[in-house]
Amino acid sequence: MKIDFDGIQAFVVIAELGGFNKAAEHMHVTQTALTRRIQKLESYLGLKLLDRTTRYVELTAVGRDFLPQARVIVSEMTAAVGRLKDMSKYSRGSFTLACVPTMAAHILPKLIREYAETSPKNRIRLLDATSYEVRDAVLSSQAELGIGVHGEQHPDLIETPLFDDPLMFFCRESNPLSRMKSVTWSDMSGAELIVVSNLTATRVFMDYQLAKRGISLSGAYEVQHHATAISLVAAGVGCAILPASTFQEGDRPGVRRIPLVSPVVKRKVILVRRRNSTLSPAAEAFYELVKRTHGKIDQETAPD
Amino acid sequence: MKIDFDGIQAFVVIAELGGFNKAAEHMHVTQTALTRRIQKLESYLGLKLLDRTTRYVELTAVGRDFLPQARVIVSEMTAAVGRLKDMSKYSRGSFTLACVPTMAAHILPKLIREYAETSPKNRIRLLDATSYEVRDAVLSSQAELGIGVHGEQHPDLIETPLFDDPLMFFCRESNPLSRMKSVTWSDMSGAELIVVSNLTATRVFMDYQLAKRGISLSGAYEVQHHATAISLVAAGVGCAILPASTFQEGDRPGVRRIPLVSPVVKRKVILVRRRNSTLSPAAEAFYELVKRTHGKIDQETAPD
DNA sequence: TGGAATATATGCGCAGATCGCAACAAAATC
DNA sequence: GATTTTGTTGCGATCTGCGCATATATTCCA
Repeated sequence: MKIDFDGIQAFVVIAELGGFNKAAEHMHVTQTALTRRIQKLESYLGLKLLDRTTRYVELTAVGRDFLPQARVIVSEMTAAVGRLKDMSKYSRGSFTLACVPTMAAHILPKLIREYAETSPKNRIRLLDATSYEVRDAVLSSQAELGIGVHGEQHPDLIETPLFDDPLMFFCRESNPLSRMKSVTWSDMSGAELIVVSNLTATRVFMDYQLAKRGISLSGAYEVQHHATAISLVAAGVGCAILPASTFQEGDRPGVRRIPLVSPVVKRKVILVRRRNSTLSPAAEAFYELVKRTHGKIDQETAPD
Repeated sequence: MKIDFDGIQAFVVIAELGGFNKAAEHMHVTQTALTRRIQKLESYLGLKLLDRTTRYVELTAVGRDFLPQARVIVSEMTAAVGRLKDMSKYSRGSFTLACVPTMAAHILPKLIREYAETSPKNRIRLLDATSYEVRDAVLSSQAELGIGVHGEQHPDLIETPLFDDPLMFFCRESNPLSRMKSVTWSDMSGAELIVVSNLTATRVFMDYQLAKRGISLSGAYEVQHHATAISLVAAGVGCAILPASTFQEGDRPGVRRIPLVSPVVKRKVILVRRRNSTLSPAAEAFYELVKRTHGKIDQETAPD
């Protein structure tokens, strides 16, 4: 037979308020209903929980034993359900967002600020990781959403393009190229290039795009992170080819960011979620916010 | 709207077993029923808890959050209800018995032994107290049952007479009266009497019975407990008038217990419970056991 | 590419649970 | 002894939850 939560809840309220009528009023049902719930519960258990005359209600010995347990169960239950209803009603709760470090520094602060306006109580657990790890995190549900770079399409991922992030040329003001409006790939054949590790999506993407066009460059230095590359540029070690978003105008005095053309090579920044998985309301709200404010019309992500 | 325990339980089992069919089998219902329970729960909460294709069932982010809480609630609930059903089914559990010390030493060991045969797992919490305290304990539900001495009838107590406990004369073998088959109250006018404190029911009862008959005795010593009185008798300090049950034949070498007649004065040992209160099954079993093995036909407890 | 197998969802109808109303019964109060 | 208060019971209406049969979706495998 099935466990009768209503009966137990009725028991707790009656015991607490000391009477069927008071409890009935409190629970917005008739007192009749409570009488029957208790009768049903007692007959199910084979025990009396309440000794009741027409005048007084009093706990039996068993009822006294059971009351504290019942109270705990009922309050835990109502609290847990209440939390869930809050989540659905007000999109409350927290969720995990996986994000590549560049974007975490670039667009995320603004997004988080906007999100905080509509959902001030929500927390975003940020998982900063490489583009591959972002995909994995979303696929394995470690994160509900991801912000990464478009790579190989995965059938279980839904990607929303956010914006294009062209590769640009970074150098010091002292560099001869620094005054040009734009530079071409062939311009940098002799440069001391700082490139990021070929374990990063940016590098793989860049190599792929260049190989496709028969351009080959020599990398003098290889670093792990975009931020390191920028620092090296600032320190005068060399020049770098990095996504535009790595750098905000004015971030680093003395460092110039120059468009790189012929061809313009762009990586696509995407918002990603798992297909066939339901987002928590908190994540859903973020997803919609990002799509609304930054999403482009879904388009083919082939280059050029 | 009412909280749906079944739905939550279904959720837990489905999540745990990884499928509706397995869960349905485990719970001895059809898979249809579970589908509906989850649908109802989800629509009540306004949240999806399970992402399910016709092939796989998988927790949503919210479901993953909720599962551990739900598991705890469900297991606490089923455990608590299980304990209660055990109580009713097998009269399991413990209860509190208030008992005067004399009887705790006299009949209780046997009763407890008998009770342990039928209900070996049950524990009796023993509250040893004066006869007044026994009544109070039962009236205030600190104890479900009491073993005491009949005094003033209380409308909220149900008393079952167990046996009569006549006052007897206790002395050493060296005492001149020790060889008599019985002694009368007048026989002990000159004796060095040890009496128990007038705070005890025995003393009050004795005084009342004697006053009624115009007999007056002088008490040379006054002690708190029957056991002390016996010890003093054994030590040769004097003689005592005590309930017969204080003493088992052979308990104390050198001490004689002699019937006290003209008149025979008896206190009534009673089993007592509260009127209009339901006993726990464990207490009920004890109550029935005692009534069956020691109860006399309910009779007027007036003396003589 | 198209069944076979497997797993969840749905239409439908029945049985029982639950509720509210009204009347009743018992205990306390005045 | 009437009145008030409070729990219980009879009854009818409604709602809930279930199972059966069937539909639908997905995967597997030939």
